[in-house]
Amino acid sequence: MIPLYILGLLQRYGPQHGYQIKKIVAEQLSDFTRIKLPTIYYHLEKMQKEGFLAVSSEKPGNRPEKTVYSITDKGMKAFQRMLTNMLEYDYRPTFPADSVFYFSEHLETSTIVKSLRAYIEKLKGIIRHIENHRGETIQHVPNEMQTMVEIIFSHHLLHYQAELEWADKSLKRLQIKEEE
Amino acid sequence: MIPLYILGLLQRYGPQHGYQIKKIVAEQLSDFTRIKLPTIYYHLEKMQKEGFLAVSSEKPGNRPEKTVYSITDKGMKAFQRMLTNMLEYDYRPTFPADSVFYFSEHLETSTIVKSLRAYIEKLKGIIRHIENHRGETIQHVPNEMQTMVEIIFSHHLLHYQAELEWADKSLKRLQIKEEE
DNA sequence: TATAATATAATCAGCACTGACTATTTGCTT
DNA sequence: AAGCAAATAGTCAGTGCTGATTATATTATA
Repeated sequence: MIPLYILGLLQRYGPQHGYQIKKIVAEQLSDFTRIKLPTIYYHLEKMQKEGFLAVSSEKPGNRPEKTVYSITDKGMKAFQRMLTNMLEYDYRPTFPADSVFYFSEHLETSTIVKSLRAYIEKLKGIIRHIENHRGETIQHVPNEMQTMVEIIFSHHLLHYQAELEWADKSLKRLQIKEEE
Repeated sequence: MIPLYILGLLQRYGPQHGYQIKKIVAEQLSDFTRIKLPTIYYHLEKMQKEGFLAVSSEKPGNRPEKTVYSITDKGMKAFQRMLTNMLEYDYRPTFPADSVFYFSEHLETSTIVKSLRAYIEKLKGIIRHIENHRGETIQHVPNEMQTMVEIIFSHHLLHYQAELEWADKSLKRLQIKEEE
């Protein structure tokens, strides 16, 4: 998925070096992915070896050279292939939090209840944050991308709301259990 | 998260070798995690080096020896620590499918529509499967674990339903766009 | 009863990822 | 002008994970 993003960004915004890609990702995708800088460099180098990218060292003034990558024809084909493969990607989440319930014999119910309460507040904060960010983003995005951006935001909002609903429901279940 | 499961299972079911752990996971947790066999062996060896596990080679008859692992006191403490840490675990999903929409300029809308339709059917199948499995599992589980098992199942169901809702909504948005 | 298929039990090489680090440049403060 | 923080640009060693493979035992099937 990371190579796909890198190839797509290089195609959309032209040749870039690693740090610039990181900045674009931070601006546009930070709510949806968490791609680390060393990971970007890793894939840039790898895809260069595979012939998906071409390098052209840039030496502005006497500053240290930056390695600028541009997408090749082969890279564009690889991008198209990866994107098409994504269409068949399965949603198969695992929730580390489940382990807390699976092994709940080893915790006080009151401890779980307390952490669920904190978790619920955190989720509400995240939902507020995404809703604000959605408003902002929609305005700054070109018209033809509006629908797509809305689809992505709604994807995350729906899942955060599902998570909130779950936490709420579970909290109530545990409180009933606690009273017994 | 995987070490946590391994330690917890060794505590609950007593000393086991790698393959047995894999079987327990397959029976009880296959809907919620996808832990691979070599990963289990990796953590068993690692945790043995850390002193969380003790080994005792078992040689039944003249068959090849099996390496049986049991949890140590130190391992139990580590388990408790890991479990407590889990209480603060954040939900921060990323959806590879988002890339399809982020780069939708490179695909025909009709292609996306078609794959969304297939995706929706697949999700409905998964939801049916989990609902059946929930019924079965609840019956075979000791009473004191009922609430917890229900919480875990509802976790997954809510998210699959959110995913379905999203796919449905997105499909409709794209169909409106297609008509324009 | 030979034999194919499946289950059991484990290893290992190689890939993806990233925390921690280095080094330079730019901007800000005093 | 000196000093410090933040931004820029990149490297590298170490960790976690798993596909592919090996090897034996058990079961099923012809």
